[in-house]
This record gives sequence, C-alpha cells and structure tokens, in this order.
Amino acid sequence: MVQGKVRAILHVDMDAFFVSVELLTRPELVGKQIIVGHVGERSVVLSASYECRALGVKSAMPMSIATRMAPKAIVIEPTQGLYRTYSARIMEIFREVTPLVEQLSVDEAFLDVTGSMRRLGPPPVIGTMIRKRLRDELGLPASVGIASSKFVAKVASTGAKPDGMLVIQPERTLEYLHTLPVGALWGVGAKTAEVLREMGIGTVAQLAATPENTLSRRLGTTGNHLYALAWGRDDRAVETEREEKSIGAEATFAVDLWDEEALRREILHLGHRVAARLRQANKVAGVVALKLRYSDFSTLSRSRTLPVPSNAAGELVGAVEGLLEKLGARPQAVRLVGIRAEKLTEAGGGMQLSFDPRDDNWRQAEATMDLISSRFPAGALRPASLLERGQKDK
DNA sequence: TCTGGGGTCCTTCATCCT
DNA sequence: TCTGAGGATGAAGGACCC
Repeated sequence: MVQGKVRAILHVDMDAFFVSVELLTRPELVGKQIIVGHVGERSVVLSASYECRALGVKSAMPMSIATRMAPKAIVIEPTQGLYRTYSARIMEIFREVTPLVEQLSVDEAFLDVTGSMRRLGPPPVIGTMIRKRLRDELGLPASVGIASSKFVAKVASTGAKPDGMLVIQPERTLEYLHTLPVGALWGVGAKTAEVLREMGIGTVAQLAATPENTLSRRLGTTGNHLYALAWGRDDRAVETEREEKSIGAEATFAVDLWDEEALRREILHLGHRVAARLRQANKVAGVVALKLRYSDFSTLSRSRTLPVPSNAAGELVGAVEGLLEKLGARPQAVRLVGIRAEKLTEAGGGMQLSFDPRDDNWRQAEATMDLISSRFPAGALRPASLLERGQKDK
C-alpha cells in the first residue's frame, strides 16, 4: 500500500445469488417465495429469495424449519455447474474494471479501484457501472459497498442489501461502524458474540470503548483483531492470488450409520473425489485427515502424514482406513464422514517415489479415469467397489 | 428447530529434539 | 546417565466464513 494514499475498495456481493441465477430460466417465479436447496430431511437452505427472508428464512437454516416458516415457498434443487459458469462471467466483468480482484466465494469479491479512478471516474461511478453491467449483461442484481478498507467495504455492502450501493467516506467510517452490533464484525460468530455479551458488549461502539488488553485477556488475538476493526483499522491489501491449502469432501448420511461396510464404501467414494480434484489442481497431499460426526453431532478428526505426498485415491483411502482402524469400535452411529487432503504441494516434480509397482498401476488407472471422466457425465465411471451389488453383478 | 459442504485460521496439547 | 527447559512440529479441535 502507498503510505498516506486513501484506497478505494469495492465489495461486490450478488443478491440471493443462487436464487437469482435460477430465476433467469424461470421468470414466472420472480417475486415469489423461493428456496434453493436439496429436498431432504437433513438438508439446509443454500439461498432464499428476499420474499422468504422477510419470513425469517436464512441461508444454512435447516430445510425442515425453513419450509415451516415459509410453507408456500417453492423449493428449487441447486444446479451446481450453472453457478460456477455465472461466477466466472461475474469475475470477468470485475477484471475488466481492475486487475486487483480478490474473489472471496462464487458470488462476492473485493476490487481495489484506486488505480482505475482516472480512467473510469470516482468509486461511486465505478460501483454504479458494475451494478448496471451485472444487471444488463447477466440479469443479476448485486449490492456494492465502497470504503477505504476491505472490512468497511464488506460491512457497507451488507448495509446496502438488497440491490443497493453504500459509500462510507473515510472521515465517516467510525461514525458508521459505531452504530452496528458486534455481530457485524468479521470474526464474530455465535460463540464470540456470547462471550462479548457476557462482558456487556453488544455494539461496535461498546467494543471500541473497551480497553484492548481487556479484550485480549478474554479472547486472545481475536480480541486485538476485533479492537482494531472497531476502530476502522484494516490495511489488508486486495490479494489477487490465493493458494489452495486443502481439498476435501464430506457426506452426511440420510440415516445415521452403524454399518462399517457402508462407511468404508463412502470413504472410498470420497477418496476418489478428493484425489481427482487434487490431480485436476496438479497437487499432491502430504497429510490426509479423516472427519467423523456422530449422532450427537460431536465431531472427531484424525490425520496422518503420508510417507510420500500423493494424489492417488488408493493411497489416500489406505491412510484413512488406517486412521479408522486405529480408532477402534464406533461409540455411536455415524452421521457424517469426510476426507481432507492437507499440506498441498505441486505435483509433477518428477515421478513420485514408490517401491511398490502396484502403486504405479493404480496411478495409471486413475489417470485414465480422469481422462474418461472429462469426456463423460459425472458419475459415469466409478471403481467397481463403489457399485451396489446388483449393479456390479449385471 | 436441529443443524450441508467447502474451506481458513487459531489455540491447545503432546512429542521430539537439543 | 539423568533431568529439565524451551523451541519446533504435528495432531486435534473449535470457531468462523460463504
């Protein structure tokens, strides 16, 4: 950052993104109560239209509760590939404005437009132009927050929703921040909010008025971090590149599971998914982690360093099965199982060392699967051990 | 009311090594 | 040879975000 120069940061956040994308092909549903999410007892709301939000429906809310709150809502099954396609087009528009784009998720990004102002005009003009392009070219509404830091821009875009724009001038930052509840701060979730509530802190103004060491004694480094934010201090730069640190996959069972065989089948399936994504990213994992969630929602994780970093499903699954065996008998039925590949490094630094010729056969087989998977629909190809018995016998 | 799936970051604790 | 201190590292768990 250039010392002394005031930055112009935009945070652009699409409004009810999944719902908006689905409505593009179903214009007759515009203005209706819409929920995007899987229909299932254990699913949650991915996105809800503002008509549903008015009734209390929120993202991540259990579907069973959401449909009770909005019994007339129309539930739409998510179309994963479609969101990625639109996301890519949204980011393209952002990059035509400035190369300094930090994508936070499929539907939001920070843009540092400090260097684009001479060419495109002041930040509010740029924000308006971006919103117009998203609306005209893609048919999607977005909200924009403009400030001199990432954090305040993000808070502003939340305040601008839906379909609005909010500019926080640097000299008015504290005045604006100090009107907000602590939950508006990045990093304050349910637990931290509860701790702060016990300390008698409910607003950003109260947080700012609390001595920093009081906060850090209670919350550790989070306390220092929150204190800085409460005073509008955030000089983090917009980062255009971010290295993936882990790749994982997990699945929740429709019914909690005691069956070890079914558990191992799911692990094999997840292992293949994770390995395929590692190969696609040209990465190998140094560590593989297993995650189990039991009936009572308690979660356990175990991890193991691989002898040689790998992206072969056989090796990932082998390590996870070792962890599973080490755990011994399950104390409760299993609700969720997950696998995560960690300590990622670039693959392709020559062949991986292995003394077992079977490993090479596996890698070749998996490379062939990648090739076939790239040409046929998802799920067309699976290891025989993942097929149901009836299917396997055919 | 009952909690998905994909991630990141931080803290705590155990273990190893010097 | 034994013991303890302290740093580095790995593993586990929790909180948070979208």
